[in-house]
Amino acid sequence: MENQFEYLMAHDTIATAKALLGMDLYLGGQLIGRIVETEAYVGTKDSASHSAGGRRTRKNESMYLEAGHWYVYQVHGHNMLNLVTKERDVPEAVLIRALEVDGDIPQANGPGKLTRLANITKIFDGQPIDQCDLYLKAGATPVYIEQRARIGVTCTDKWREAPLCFYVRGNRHVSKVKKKGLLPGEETWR
DNA sequence: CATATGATTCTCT
DNA sequence: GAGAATCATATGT
Repeated sequence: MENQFEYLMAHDTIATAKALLGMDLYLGGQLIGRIVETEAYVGTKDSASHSAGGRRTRKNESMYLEAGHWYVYQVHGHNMLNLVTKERDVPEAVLIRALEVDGDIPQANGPGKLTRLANITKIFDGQPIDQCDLYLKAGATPVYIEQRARIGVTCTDKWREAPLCFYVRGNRHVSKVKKKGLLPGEETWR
């Protein structure tokens, strides 16, 4: 089981998912928070992805845009924010799952929660990140990046266990983490 | 028009 | 961990 996903680890989308950790998300010139958790969705072969098997509808059309566009998908009454990572017609993207916001208590430790907090809706779907009110700036660098299986995937094959969720070690704003093992304050960044 | 389906979240056990 | 709430889209009759 160990090197089953080795070929994925060298993939662009994985690199992007890791690079997004520590980036600051801005909306209309105002800082929303710093990214602490991302997930990679790697195209038509990924049965956990919205684009599994080449599925393409009005709903997920933005996933087929070229890298640098926002993809906002709505499910269970929640909005999810993704960044498209590949060339046109290659449906790969990185889901932004959690942000570190000011204050002790996590307020954006889930993909639905962060979009509700920041008022991110489908108006950003398909927009280029460099000409948009919603954009990223370099923030800090994680001390260490952990990885685990993705959250909430419903497929039953090997993709359910693929370690494509990336997060900042010890950061209290990552979703579904145990209290034990959290690092205090700024020790998760360098 | 009716029914099914989630890349979720909350609440309870 | 399991179940309900919830709602825009998709698909079937």
